[in-house]
Amino acid sequence: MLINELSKITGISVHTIRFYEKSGLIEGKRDENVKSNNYFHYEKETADKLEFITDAKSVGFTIREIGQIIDAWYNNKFSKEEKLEILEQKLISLEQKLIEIKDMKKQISQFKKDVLNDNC
Amino acid sequence: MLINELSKITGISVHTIRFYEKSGLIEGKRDENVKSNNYFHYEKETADKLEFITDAKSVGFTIREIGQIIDAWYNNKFSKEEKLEILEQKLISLEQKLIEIKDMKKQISQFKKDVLNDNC
DNA sequence: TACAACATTAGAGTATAGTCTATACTTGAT
DNA sequence: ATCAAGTATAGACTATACTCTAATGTTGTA
Repeated sequence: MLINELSKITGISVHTIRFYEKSGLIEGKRDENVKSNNYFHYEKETADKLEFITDAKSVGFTIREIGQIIDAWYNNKFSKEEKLEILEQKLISLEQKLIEIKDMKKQISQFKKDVLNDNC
Repeated sequence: MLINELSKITGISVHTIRFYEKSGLIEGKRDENVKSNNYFHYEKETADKLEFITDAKSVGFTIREIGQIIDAWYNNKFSKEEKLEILEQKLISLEQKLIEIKDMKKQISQFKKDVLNDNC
């Protein structure tokens, strides 16, 4: 599919998709048989990657981190051991985020109690 | 205390503390009895606020959101009802973040399995 | 064939959250 | 008195992650 269709099915703007491509998160291919244009073609898989990127961004991963995860999953830049190590590190950082969020929930719950009891 | 001491006890740079002050998250007071300088003085409470800011940033709250929480806790910009509403909204957004992080953990665990089984 | 819609690249602009520099004044220890 | 260390303000600079504009070329339907 071309970039416009990819944009429509993912809800991510063409500009942003191009930005992700420049950042190395996704990759389209040119059709070598077609000489009249140099349009990029994307596979269905790319839509999955874009959905993953959206989710990963919303948990606070940076573009660089997301790139690492995608490379550890789809690509062959890393050895099996390296891939497992990268993914394990991401799991650890998610575990850490979970703890921080639970702590923050406790703090804000306490703030609510303080407000209710006019302690502030 | 003066800004340098505040910086030392919190581990946050003087520049960043000033940035937070400009952003409305914290506030120093000038001593009106002292005419020779216009140094800001900070209370112990401000160190607590800075620690909170650090924690809140690390769970992904923006400066604007952190400002709202602080205002809903320490200040009197809002009515009691408004304060409770703001804090409740933040709790809801934290709950949402928890869900997203748990989902992401599942996804990345699955990626690990895929790597282990050479499915990618 | 006209032309709207879509494609590409390069580069400019925006928002957020700092981080640093320059300038100038104040304080405190020697 | 001197001078390093601290303080204030304004504004420049950086990094991240977009977001948009301009210029130019291609495709497909009327």
